[in-house]
Amino acid sequence: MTSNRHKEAVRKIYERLYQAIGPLRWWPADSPFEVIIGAILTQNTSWTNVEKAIRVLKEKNLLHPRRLYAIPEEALAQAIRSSGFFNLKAKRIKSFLGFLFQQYQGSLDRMFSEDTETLRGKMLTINGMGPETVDSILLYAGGKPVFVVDAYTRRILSRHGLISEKAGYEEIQQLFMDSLEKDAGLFNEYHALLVHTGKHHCKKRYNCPRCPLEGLGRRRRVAMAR
DNA sequence: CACCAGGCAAGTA
DNA sequence: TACTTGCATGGT
Repeated sequence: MTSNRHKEAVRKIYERLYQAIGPLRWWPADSPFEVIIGAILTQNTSWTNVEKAIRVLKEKNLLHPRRLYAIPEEALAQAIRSSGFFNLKAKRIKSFLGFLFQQYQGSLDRMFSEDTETLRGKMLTINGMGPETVDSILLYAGGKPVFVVDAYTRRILSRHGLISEKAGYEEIQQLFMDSLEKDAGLFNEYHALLVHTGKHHCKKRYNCPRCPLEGLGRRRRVAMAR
């Protein structure tokens, strides 16, 4: 159960961030398939390194399900080298493609036509697809109203005393979904704002000056993730 | 030089 | 169940 006080805080944080930072227009990609590849490539990896890998895939005209499905895993690994963990990620992309082609004949439209909860459960069984990656894909590639929780989300909420430092993924997700309208556009913007804030304002262990969230309720020291 | 970045799975006790 | 470790590049 989420307290009304916590629900209020969650809504207030959104208002503050939106006023200060404005609409971010996520996910930064040209197609749903690009979102999916980006979601896998960005696992524990800086976005700038992911952008380089995406650029290479585009130059080689590989950013389509059939093209990627056709090339050898080793070739894919070399193409995405700059994103780090490239052998692992090539394997994960291949795992997803195997799923996409076996279950939906390679069609993202067919995949996203499936009931969201059912699809989420199936995707979580794919090797390399954990909750954050799956939810990012559902929200940003599929437009489904699913809230995405990541390390920045954890840190910011924890710092504001809204969750314990070892709260589980689903628990944090529930806090947002209990507090907000079930609106994909809102979830899209909110997660983007949290990432932006985490990157640019909340890198320090203590309160960060000039943070849009400064002065919002009690804040506490919190260790960096890990 | 050390530390970090829009995680996840597999191994260990 | 609860930690720990491997995966790897590139920027600060």
